[in-house]
Amino acid sequence: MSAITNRRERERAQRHQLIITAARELAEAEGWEAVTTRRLAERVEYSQPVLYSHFDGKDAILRAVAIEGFGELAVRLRDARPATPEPPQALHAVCRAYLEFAAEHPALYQAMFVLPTDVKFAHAETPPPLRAGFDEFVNCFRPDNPRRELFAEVTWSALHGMAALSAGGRIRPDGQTERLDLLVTQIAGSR
Amino acid sequence: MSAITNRRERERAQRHQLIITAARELAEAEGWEAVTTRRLAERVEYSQPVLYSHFDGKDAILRAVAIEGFGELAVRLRDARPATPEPPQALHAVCRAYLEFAAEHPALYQAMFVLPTDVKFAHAETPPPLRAGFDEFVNCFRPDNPRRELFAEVTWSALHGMAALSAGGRIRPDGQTERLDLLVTQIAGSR
DNA sequence: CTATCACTTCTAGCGCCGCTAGATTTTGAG
DNA sequence: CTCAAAATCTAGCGGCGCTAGAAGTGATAG
Repeated sequence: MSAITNRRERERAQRHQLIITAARELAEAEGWEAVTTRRLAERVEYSQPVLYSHFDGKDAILRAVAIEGFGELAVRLRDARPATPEPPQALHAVCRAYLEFAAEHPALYQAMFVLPTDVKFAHAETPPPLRAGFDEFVNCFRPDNPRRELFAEVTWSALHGMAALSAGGRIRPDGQTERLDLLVTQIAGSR
Repeated sequence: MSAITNRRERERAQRHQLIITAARELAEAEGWEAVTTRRLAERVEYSQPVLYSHFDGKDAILRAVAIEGFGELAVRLRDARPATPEPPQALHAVCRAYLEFAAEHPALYQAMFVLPTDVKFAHAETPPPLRAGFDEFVNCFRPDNPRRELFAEVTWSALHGMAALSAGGRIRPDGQTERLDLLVTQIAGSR
């Protein structure tokens, strides 16, 4: 492989990332309904068909943004979980980090967990960062708890509900902290 | 007001409902992305502009479907809650009814709680049936519990999370019952 | 140095979308 | 039967996702 081909591939990879970033920024700034192939092409300063040489279509761009988000969320949750796996505190920290992530990047969160997708969840083809993020919840429960996966599912569901209803203006946006505290108390606090 | 005008208004109201029903059926059959003004007009056997004499636009049709859903959900939850307000059982029954409703009418549920909307939640202009549905959750908790509204919010959020993640293929679709049982146990089961 | 050719990128356009202006048809009163 | 008003439709605008084929670009063989 020649040096020239090499440079080309590097530039191509850069442009690939540029498209993903542009889509994400445009979505955060104006919502996903404003992310059209025309506006995206204009933003990356190429014509529309160039997008299709990188992605199979608009859905694939959205999927790429979501996958980027899964990686960032996993890191965020990992950093939030303290070394000591003392259930209530660890769980509270990870849950708070999750809600903060959703609130800070509403459009990204929407691409990951709300918009239609064909990304496989809880499946062999699940992107590793997504599984890693889920495991952060699992690891908030004692290893001897045979139902820790189930606890993690319920916790994650509850957090998603709070994040989604809040982002959609369907629940008091303040009071998120109170809800978080109550959730953690109830999930971790008894049997 | 003449008898003729009267008849006209009756027919007009019928057509209004026909549009709502057609939109809902089409969405349940093929998803909301298949609900276009052209297909909807064809289905009700009128031209497109007729839709706009009944609704301000596609979003308003969607909103009308959602509001119809709020009424049906409130009835469903009310019928599910047993007269005896014994917390765990009543809560379990109402929660199960909620998840069943979401699973039976995925597109309707999506219109109500997932798709963008300007329906006001937790607000003075909230549609009464929506508030009534929420109150069914509140009433699952003891009246002397000063935080029963908060408990209801967390419960509802958790249920929405389960329903939405399940409908979006983002969580094991089986196991919904296990998750429900665990949720109710944790929310109602400890002090 | 130039001709070639593969590769990259763009222009232009298809069928569909939500929505609307203005023409046309239908209706019921006089 | 006439005719204005009301109801409804035809036709079209600008924008959407996507793509075929034209045009441009640059490395390489002669």
